[in-house]
Amino acid sequence: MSVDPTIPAPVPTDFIRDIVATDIAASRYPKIVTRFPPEPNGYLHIGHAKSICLNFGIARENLGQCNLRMDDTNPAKEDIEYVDAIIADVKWLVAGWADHCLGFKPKGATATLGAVNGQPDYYLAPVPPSISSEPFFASDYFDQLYDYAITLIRKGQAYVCDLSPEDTEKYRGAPDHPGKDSPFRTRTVADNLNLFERMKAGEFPNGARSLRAKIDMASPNIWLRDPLLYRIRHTAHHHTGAKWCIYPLYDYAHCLSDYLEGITHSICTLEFVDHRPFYDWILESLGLPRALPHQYEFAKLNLGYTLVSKRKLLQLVNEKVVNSWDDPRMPTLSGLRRRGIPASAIRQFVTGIGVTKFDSLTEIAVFENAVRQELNATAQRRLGVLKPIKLVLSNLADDETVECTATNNPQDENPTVRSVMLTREIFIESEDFAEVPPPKYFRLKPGGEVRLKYACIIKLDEIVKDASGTITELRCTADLTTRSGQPNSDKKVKGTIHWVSASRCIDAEVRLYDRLFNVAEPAAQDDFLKVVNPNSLEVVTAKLEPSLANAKADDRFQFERLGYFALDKDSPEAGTGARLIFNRTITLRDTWAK
RNA sequence: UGCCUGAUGGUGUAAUGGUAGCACAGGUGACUUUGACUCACCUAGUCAUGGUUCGAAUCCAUGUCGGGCAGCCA
Repeated sequence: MSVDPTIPAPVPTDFIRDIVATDIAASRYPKIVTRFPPEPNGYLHIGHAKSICLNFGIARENLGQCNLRMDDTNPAKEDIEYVDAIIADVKWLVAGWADHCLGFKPKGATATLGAVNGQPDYYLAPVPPSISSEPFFASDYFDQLYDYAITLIRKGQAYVCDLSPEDTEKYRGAPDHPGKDSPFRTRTVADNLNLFERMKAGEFPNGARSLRAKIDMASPNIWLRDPLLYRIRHTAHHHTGAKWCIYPLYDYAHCLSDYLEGITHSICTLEFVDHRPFYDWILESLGLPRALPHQYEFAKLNLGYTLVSKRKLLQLVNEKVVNSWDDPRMPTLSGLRRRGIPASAIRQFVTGIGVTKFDSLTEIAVFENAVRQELNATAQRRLGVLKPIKLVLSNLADDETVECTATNNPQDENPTVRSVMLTREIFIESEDFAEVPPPKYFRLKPGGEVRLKYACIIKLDEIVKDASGTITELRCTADLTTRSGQPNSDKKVKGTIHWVSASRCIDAEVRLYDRLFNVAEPAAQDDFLKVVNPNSLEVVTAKLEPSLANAKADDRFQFERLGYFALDKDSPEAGTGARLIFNRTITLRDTWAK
């Protein structure tokens, strides 16, 4: 599976990249700058990965940059815990791919006042991530945002409104009939300036007043019916502390944050299409001197058998359906990472599904294929038995060992090998034996022969049972002449099974995961908790070949014929002798479906 | 019955007035010391009706169906 380096990797195309290409051709911007702007109110998930890869992908394809920005304008819902998790997840997802495009800012920095074309202008340049830098924060722009609000008031394009939240809603009208003007819409600039300053000073309680854009209460677009710019919230903010009691709303803060950072293409999901005219209205009303950013919208990811609603994911954690946000069954980036899924597989998946405005549902098989493809190429092959049954090779002496050569990864151009020892007593997978075999069963059955992978062909002689009729061991004869390099190595049998030496193996806890939901669209259910798969986790004590005792956190293994496995983040250190914990990332494709 | 937005095999996507292609899924076979991988072949599509054109998935009109929007959330 080697890649010819002379053939350039295909560059994805989509309607947004087409727009970027057009803008570059027209020299509209000196440099392409995108941003990934999560609100720190939850953990990032597979849906965010699509946005991250789109934004960072466009940046890296155009020698541009992508800023990580916390969209933290609502202190009531946000927390520093999420900030740290988001940083870690983004860095992990882009590592080795687009780290060079990742834009941070100097710690504590905010946009500074300069001049462009003789006009005052705020701007904040990016720096690479380091110990002295941090992500961008919308809350770091609160001073500038306040300044811009003053400007809008002076221009007569914003006013302080005393309507209660309930009355504001009533005045807004409905999609099919116009709203009506707020009685405070005609306040003088002086009154507005005075009141807005007093809002900032904390003179009024929550909800008593708001700052609103003066646009058109009869607009067919509801987001243009004098949308709010600022609300009063006497709440401390995780990043700005107690400094502010008025907080800008998303629509007002977002476009200006984009501008302050020199964003050229502001990419978001479809639900913001209706907001775009407002995004443009703010920017255009302010008469800003630099090129303005533009907003483009794409359809968010919907994945089969997966839920990405933050509220519902939180419910899964709170109701102990899963153990944590990074439970390997969760679609969070931290959960996927813990499960052993490589970042490159996630990138491959989300770029492969494309970017459109079509509200689609992607089959989980596409994701699984991306994971298997990546792991097949990179994972080290090992022998491990999940549900062991004892097998005795009666023609081998008690202390006899037969050294076998095993290939580490047959996909490598020059595969390396290791030794595994065959002994008289071994374990095989209980599923690889059937006393009464189904049709076309290639594995071990009464009187049948199979090959022990990397070793030799064995023949089943006797099934030993205890008094209750339970099988305790299988007694076989090993034909050592069928080993690799021996005269009868060419002998063919239909089945090859994996095994480990009973005396030379280690015990490990292995966590076997299955999909969390039993239906393709859990989000469409009245109660998604009712479609939770009760068997999404099975824990077994497995017998693994001894080399696995040295497994490292970043290692990826294929336990042959079973699937791909990785150490859990809570596993004891290798070498301590304590029992290791492996997670099954995904099974191998199985076309012999039962 | 307002505004916005969309519709291509089972699924996701490409083709931007000129051969409807790719991936996943499904099927059949080959290969195989992983029932994996790989390889070959097969199945299957332009929402509908008109129009423009030598030629339409693409442009126009009408219709149908889907999604979004009325937080002082993002």
